[in-house]
Amino acid sequence: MSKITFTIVDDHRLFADGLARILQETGLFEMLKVYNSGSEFLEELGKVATDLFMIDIQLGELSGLDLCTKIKEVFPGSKVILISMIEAPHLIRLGMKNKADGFIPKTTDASILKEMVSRICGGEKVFVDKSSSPEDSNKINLLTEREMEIIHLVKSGKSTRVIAEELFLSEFTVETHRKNILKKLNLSSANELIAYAYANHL
Amino acid sequence: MSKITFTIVDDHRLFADGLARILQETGLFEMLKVYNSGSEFLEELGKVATDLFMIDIQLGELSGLDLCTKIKEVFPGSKVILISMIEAPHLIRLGMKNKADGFIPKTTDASILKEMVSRICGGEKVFVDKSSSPEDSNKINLLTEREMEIIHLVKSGKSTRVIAEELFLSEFTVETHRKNILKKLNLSSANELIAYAYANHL
DNA sequence: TGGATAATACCTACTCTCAGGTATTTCGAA
DNA sequence: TTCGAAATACCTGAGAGTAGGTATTATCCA
Repeated sequence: MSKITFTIVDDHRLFADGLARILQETGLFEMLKVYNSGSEFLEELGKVATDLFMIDIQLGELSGLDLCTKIKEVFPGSKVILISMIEAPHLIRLGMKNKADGFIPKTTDASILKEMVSRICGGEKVFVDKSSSPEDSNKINLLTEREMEIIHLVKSGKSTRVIAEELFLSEFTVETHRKNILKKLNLSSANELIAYAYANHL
Repeated sequence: MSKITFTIVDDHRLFADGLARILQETGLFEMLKVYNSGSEFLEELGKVATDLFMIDIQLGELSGLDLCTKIKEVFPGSKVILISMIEAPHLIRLGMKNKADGFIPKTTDASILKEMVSRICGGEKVFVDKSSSPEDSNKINLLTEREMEIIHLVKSGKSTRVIAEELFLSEFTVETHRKNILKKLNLSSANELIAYAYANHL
């Protein structure tokens, strides 16, 4: 029987190189190529048809979540496993939404990884969720899309006026959104919101 | 000749497991143990005398920088290599200050890593600095200790009043520090400062 | 023993943000 | 089609942060 071919996309070369060795030592997998950036991979997407794609979510410029969607469009039959150093529940949800076949945190050990990858290649979906605080996760679920958009802008240090200009909104509207966000997350200032956003990887 | 023994401390098990394989395949190194948290390692420090320690800086609770100092106290003859997913120049400076023998980013590839580790074991010091913007680094150098302390408190979302209370200072004093920080970093609000602090891993 | 730097403290005027409202429109699901 | 959620917009008063000053110690280094 032939080996399962795989591709890795991860900007941490050391990690990618190590992961390749872990999969290869089983004798079941054969690596076709490693990409160290999302853009590099996108350029060649379409040329590399592998059975399995191991995609890091935190890729610097672009997100592995977007790559996942694109891979599934081009190769609907291939499996996509998202790898992440962050284990936030909302990331797992996003992974499912983007049609990934699995989510594996970088805190997983080599033997468990091998087992999970085998199961996923067998058709199972495996999403590892070790989340300790479901309350935080629920709070984040309350946020609407517009609110998430505004959180990202606040997080980057922008003031209400600047955000209003960028989104072509009234400052009043942005203020309303900010107030609603603070209320939902039970915070009391923009500073706390920014700290929260970074701490929870929003 | 006998192999060089090494210990890895990294909370990302997959990374640690992969790194172990990369070093072992050279035939020059022999792994003694992997620790997946700093506290776990500290408990056993003293029992494990290896020639080489590969320590991740970003360990969650405590910093690999502190472990480095402690290792050097207990085993002055051993080599300590700091591994980091962040390549900020001020981290490299901290690494040198903590008497590490090397600093290697996770973006390094396996073959270069092996070469560097060999050189470090031979007595060289190797600090990889791929920093692109030296201006930022210089700006951060301008900050005093007190200012750094206050940045950390601002970063966690605390207001001037709360910071003043915690440090037993007048609010005026904290305001002065904040102003000086904003001026030195060329920023104009606390929001921007927090975003800057996270972006530059302060 | 200067001189520079860091840390401390205070003041005013101005701007931005927050709490606590109200209100309209749009759009999708029941 | 009706109900509800989401997004939009406005208002006021209070509180927090910023700009641009001045000024006093303490400490370290030349």
